[in-house]
Amino acid sequence: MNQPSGKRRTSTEPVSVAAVSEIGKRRGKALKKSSETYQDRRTEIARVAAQVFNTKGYSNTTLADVAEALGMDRATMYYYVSNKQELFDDVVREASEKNIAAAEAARASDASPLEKLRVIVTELMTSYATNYPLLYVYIRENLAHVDPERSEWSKYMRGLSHRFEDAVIAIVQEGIDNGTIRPLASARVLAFGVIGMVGWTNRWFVPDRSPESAEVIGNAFAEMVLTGMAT
Amino acid sequence: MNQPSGKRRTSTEPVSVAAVSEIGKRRGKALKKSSETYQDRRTEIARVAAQVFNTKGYSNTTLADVAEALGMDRATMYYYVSNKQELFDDVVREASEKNIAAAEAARASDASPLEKLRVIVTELMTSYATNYPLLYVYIRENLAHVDPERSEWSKYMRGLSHRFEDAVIAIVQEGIDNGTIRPLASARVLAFGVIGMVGWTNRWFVPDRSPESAEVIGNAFAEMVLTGMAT
DNA sequence: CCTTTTATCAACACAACTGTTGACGGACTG
DNA sequence: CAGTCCGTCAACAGTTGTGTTGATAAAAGG
Repeated sequence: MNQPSGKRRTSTEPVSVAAVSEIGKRRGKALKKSSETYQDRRTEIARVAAQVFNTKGYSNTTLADVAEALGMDRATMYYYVSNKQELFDDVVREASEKNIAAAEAARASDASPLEKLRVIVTELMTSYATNYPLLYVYIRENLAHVDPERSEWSKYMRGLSHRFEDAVIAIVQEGIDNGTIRPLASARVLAFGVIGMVGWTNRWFVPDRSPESAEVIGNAFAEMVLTGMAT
Repeated sequence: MNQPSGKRRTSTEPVSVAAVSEIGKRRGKALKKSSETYQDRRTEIARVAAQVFNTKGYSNTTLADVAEALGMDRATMYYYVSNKQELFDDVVREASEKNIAAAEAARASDASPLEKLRVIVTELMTSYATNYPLLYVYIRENLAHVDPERSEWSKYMRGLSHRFEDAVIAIVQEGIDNGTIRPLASARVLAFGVIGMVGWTNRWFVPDRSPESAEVIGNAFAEMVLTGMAT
């Protein structure tokens, strides 16, 4: 939320370019050589940060919080990471891109619409579990909220979400058109219903502690939506 | 997030007690007499604040943002409102309590489990539309994130959510037990699926601009989940 | 050994936001 | 029309968070 002195960076520029400050130069230098330990440290920081974000919420989390969780001095973190968003933007983007690719692949496949939906639902659930809690943090960040900073990243990510939604909507529409899906409402509404079931898991699904696996949940959701709960 | 000098208040204490500062006294005084215009002004502030929260997100919104949207000086707002949470905690609590009451009433009714679910889903959708965007702002606030401040309010609200979830779970369980609901997964998972569809509408449903009304959407969701999308 | 690189951290300057004050006009009121 | 009340706002102090520096250990390399 705060917007102090330093230069602004959108995460679409390559990380290495930004360095202007003394500490930035050092960071860029280390980044260029990219020694094993240095990279490991960066990954570790991102991993712990994800956990903190998950408990406190992204925007309620300060770099001091993350540093504390790591037992590292806050100033030291700047040797590894230039700011909070750098901790996540890239890695979240990567994971999201995979999900979109999977959804669009499903859409393009020659399975039936219902079968496509089933695949998407289960694959998405699995992805949430695998990347836990990264994608859930991202979901909660809610890109609908316009943040003047990081607008590039947000715009790009909003585009990704949009592509995902479009894929699901298209599949539902396909089903409505060929008569395999009942037109209970517009394809858009139905699609968002399905997406919502899965997306909402961020509120209650904790892979480690869940009696049901992501696959089981995904399948149950698919079954529920496709053939209904009623006997 | 900031925690400056002033006294802390949890929203469970009556509002009128807090006044200690000069401006607080004046506020309390005006509050006690509660002239028409004064109350109207407070309501108007809350209304506009809801909109700003809805666009920027609660924790990204400053009182300066709200003041600007109102064309009012920031300092002046303190004559009407003591802080950000007071703008919402009470009114959100009220709306939520109604929803919980409705859900528990449905649970206690002698309709069939499936019918109970249908009622809950449609009523909840309607409530979201009626109170738009208040409840959506609240949903996004995500009480899972522990905020040391406002802990009283959070705890209470978490309790409400819990009661709501429990009601839905109990209904599903009832259905599973009497054989009217297929045991696709645990009652909990199925219940969260239903809740998720509705809760997720905060991401895409804008009453004014939606081609489908809240009722239509609610009914479609109910139908979808109860009897399935497949023909 | 001495030098260079790598990594750490106390300390700083700055910005954003908060909550408050005190003084000020205008309106209303006896 | 003097006195009181209502509402406004410029200005301030305090807190939190940010990103940076420069000095300094510790390790690596010759």
